[in-house]
Order: sequence, then C-alpha cells, then structure tokens
Amino acid sequence: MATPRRPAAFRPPARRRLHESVAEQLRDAILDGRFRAGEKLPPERELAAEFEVNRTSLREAIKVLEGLGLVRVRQGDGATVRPLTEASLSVLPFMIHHDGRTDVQAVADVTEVLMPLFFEMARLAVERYRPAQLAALRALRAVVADAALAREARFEAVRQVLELVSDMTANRVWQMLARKTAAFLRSEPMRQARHDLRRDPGHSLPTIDRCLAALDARRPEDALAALREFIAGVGDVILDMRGARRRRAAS
Amino acid sequence: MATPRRPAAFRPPARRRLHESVAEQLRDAILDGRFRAGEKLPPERELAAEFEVNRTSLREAIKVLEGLGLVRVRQGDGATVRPLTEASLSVLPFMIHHDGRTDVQAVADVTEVLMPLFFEMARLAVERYRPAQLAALRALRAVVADAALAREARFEAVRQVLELVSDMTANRVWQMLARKTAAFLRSEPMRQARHDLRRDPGHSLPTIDRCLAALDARRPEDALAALREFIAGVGDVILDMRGARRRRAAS
DNA sequence: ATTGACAATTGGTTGGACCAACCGATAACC
DNA sequence: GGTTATCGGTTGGTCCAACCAATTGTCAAT
Repeated sequence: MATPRRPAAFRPPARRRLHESVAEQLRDAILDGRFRAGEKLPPERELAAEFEVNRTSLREAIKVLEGLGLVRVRQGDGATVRPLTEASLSVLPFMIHHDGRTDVQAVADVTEVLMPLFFEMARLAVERYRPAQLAALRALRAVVADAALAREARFEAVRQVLELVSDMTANRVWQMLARKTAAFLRSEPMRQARHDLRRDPGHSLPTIDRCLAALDARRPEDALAALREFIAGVGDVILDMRGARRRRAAS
Repeated sequence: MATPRRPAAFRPPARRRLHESVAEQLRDAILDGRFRAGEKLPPERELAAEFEVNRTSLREAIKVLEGLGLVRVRQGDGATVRPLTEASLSVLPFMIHHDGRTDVQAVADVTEVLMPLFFEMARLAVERYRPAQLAALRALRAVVADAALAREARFEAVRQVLELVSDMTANRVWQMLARKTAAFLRSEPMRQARHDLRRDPGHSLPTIDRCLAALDARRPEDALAALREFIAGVGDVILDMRGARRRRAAS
C-alpha cells in the first residue's frame, strides 16, 4: 500500500560509499561510450590505482556494474563491456541523463513503451480494485489538491497514485513495474524537468476526480477513460522534457 | 542483431564463483520468506562463518542482493530485507521458480503483463522494420523449420525472433525489454516446462510464414495479426506451465 | 602445421586489521 | 520524573598483503 510521505524540500546529504562513487563514474563512462561494447575495462589493479582506492572497493564497484548487466567478468580474462541492449532496465534513468546531458531520444523511447503499458494496467485496475483502495485514492487526491503543501510533496502523491493503481491490479508484476516507473519519475533528470517546466501537480486533479466519481457510480468505462487520461498526463511531463530542452537550447 | 547460435546439446559446466553461490542461497531464502520484509539478515561476520567463506566474499554476495533490490544495507545497522515489490525485475525468474517449487500465480502475473506489452511492440515493428531485418527473419525461420537441428536450438531461434521484432521497432527500450524476456524464457524453469510439455518449436512456423508473406505483399494489417498470433503462441508456453504442473500433481 | 607445456596476466579468495556509523543503555542534568 | 548527553558495543566500510585459479599467448617439440 502506498502511504503519503513527508514534504521533501531538502535532499539527503548523499553520503555515498566509496565503491558507489567508483561504480557511478565507470557506469557513466560506459554510457558515454568511453568504453564501447566488446572492449575491456582496464585490469582491477590498474583501475584501483587510478581511482586511488583499494582493490577490494574497486571490485565491489565492478560487482555493481556486473549486476547492472553493463559488463561481463571472467577470471583470467578481464571485464568486458556488454551491449547496452543487454543491460538491466535499472540503467534507463542513467541512459536518459548522465554527466549533465539529456538523451532526448531515450526519453521518447521510454515513453513509447510506458504509455501503452500503463493503459493496459489501468484496464485491470478498474476491473479488480477493492473498496479500501478507493479510500486510499481519495486520501492521495486530498494531498494533490492541498495547495498549502510543497510542490514536490504533491508530485509525490501523483506518483503514488500510479503505485496505487498498480496495487489495484492485484498483480505483483504490475506492482513492481509501477514502482520502478515511480522511482524513475523521482530520479534527478525528471526532477530537473519538472523544475524547468514549473508544472503544477494540480493539473491531474480533474482526471482523478472523474475517475473517483465514475467508480462511485459504477461506470467502469468512464473510470478507465479518466484513468488513462491521468496516465497520459504523467506521460506528458516526460515528453515535455524534450520541448523544455529545445527551448533552453534555443534561448 | 540476432544471430543464430550453435546447437546446445550440452550445458556449460556451471563453474560458479563463491559469492554467486552464496548470493543464490540468500536470494532463495528471501524469496521463500525465510527472511521476511523488514527483518534483518544476520551480521556479515556471522553469515560468513555460517557459509564458511571469507567476509569479503560474503560481502560481494550481499552486494548482489543489494543490486537486485532485495535488501537495503546501512553502515552500523545491518542488511534489511525489502518488500518484494521494490525488487528489481531481474528477480522475476526466481520468484517463479526456486528451490524446486514453481509459483503458478507468479507465472500468470508475468504473462498478464507480457502479452499486451508485446502486442504493442508488434504494432511498432510492422510500422518501422527495415528490409535487412526481413532477411534476418527469413534466416531465423529456416532454423525453426530445420527438423534436423536439436529441439533446443530451434526454440532458441524462436526466442531470437522475439528479439528481432524488438529490433524492428528501432526503440532501444523495446530492445532491452525483449532481451530480458528472452533471457527469462531461457531460464531453467522455462526449460523444464518445455521439457515437460514436449512442445515442438515448429508450432510457431505458420504464423511466421504468414507474417513474412504479408510483409512481402505490403499488407501490414495481416502482418501484425500474424505477429501477434506468434507472440500469443510464445505466451501459451508460459501459461501451459500451470497446466503441466497441475497434471503432474494429479498423476 | 599441430600439439603441448609453460609463463604472464588477470580475476577470485583469504585473513586480519582498523575506521565509521548506528543504536541502545546509562548517566548527567533540569 | 523526564529529558538530554555521553559512551560503548555492534555492524558495515575500507584497506593491505598474499596466494589461488582461470585464461591466453608464446614457444618449443613433434
């Protein structure tokens, strides 16, 4: 169940572990193409010296990259960079934005997958939702509507609507997928995009209300239509990133 | 680009690294519910002693679990098990089958997400495919049709059709998703299911042929219909797992 | 030209030591 | 009595130095 969070005006102090910082730099290097698919990373001992960390820490970083599917490690041979298509979906946020650059094509690609996906999820949600989840939706609606709250807190409620809808499907896979997507929307590039656009979370309020009303009135068709409009609204935020970027580049 | 592989009559000797074996056992323990969400794993030093490995190796295993989103590690505190909904999609194959048990509900859940997803992918594929990819599809078709080849090799070609279709969309995210799915279909539980069912890879041949013919005749509608039928056929293999299991339990 | 043994390279594992964050218990304080 | 400050034990994070094991290329023997 999605529970509302505290307003998030401040950011955590980002106290990262050593190997995280190393893994991050290597990850960006691969995503940048500084190491191409098929090429080998330098030997662990060499990299450790370059990063000025112990080989143990360097190895833990490599382990992370391996988990992300970015490299394949073989004893005796080194760490080979794998094609990006083989990588885990967890790297998507970083494909979209790293080292200060945004890949507009990647943004479009993600949206093209996500939209039809969530449209289908909405269908299952209105079919299977349970009464308690309706109450939860109402609670989230109140947060989105509360203009006294911080903007980011209200956006968080919008993301949690997405998670709640996934809960309604009573399907663990949809739930996982929705949580991955919400995490993606919480990521730094998305935060930046919202900031640039100065969008108001309230724009999704009418669709939520229409959905609630339709569910009360037992009109699943209308509820589905409203829900899909809501989802399309979330998608627009993503797509607007491209517009915002062009605008910035033009000015 | 998907290229046909060598017949896979023999299996690789599965020479796993220490931390992989440890990570695997811990992962299954979590998926089993032997450690519940919110609970803490035993301290590293303790676990290392229990597994009879060095603490370094144990730590690398924990690092893997962390990458899978199964635990959250905090210095001074321990490793806390996270809810499964927060886990990475990479754990799906293991949710479905681990320690010899198959979770039929998980199988159904996965299929419910995958089907509509790939139907949409097929739509984009017939819209955007390039001529060279048609040739690749023909090559794969020949492998599927070649009754002289090992059964598993022909199934591999079927999976590569899925990857090829994703390439046709010219969308990296679809490509990643299809590769993840193909890997899922290659996983051990799926292999077992195919074995139980004694299904023939040739059953998808007619749909591939109809798709090729329709594309040649410039009838995208028919090509799409055939492609979706092909995908539904792949999905049936998954759904049949449940039937096979019931049958086994009944006998 | 082929094969086989060897050696260099590179990842895998170990043991032990110390640092740093967390948290609960205890003590000091109001 | 209740609150706050402090401290110490527990636990993860990092480092070091050494050795094991797989891979690959080299080179000699056939």
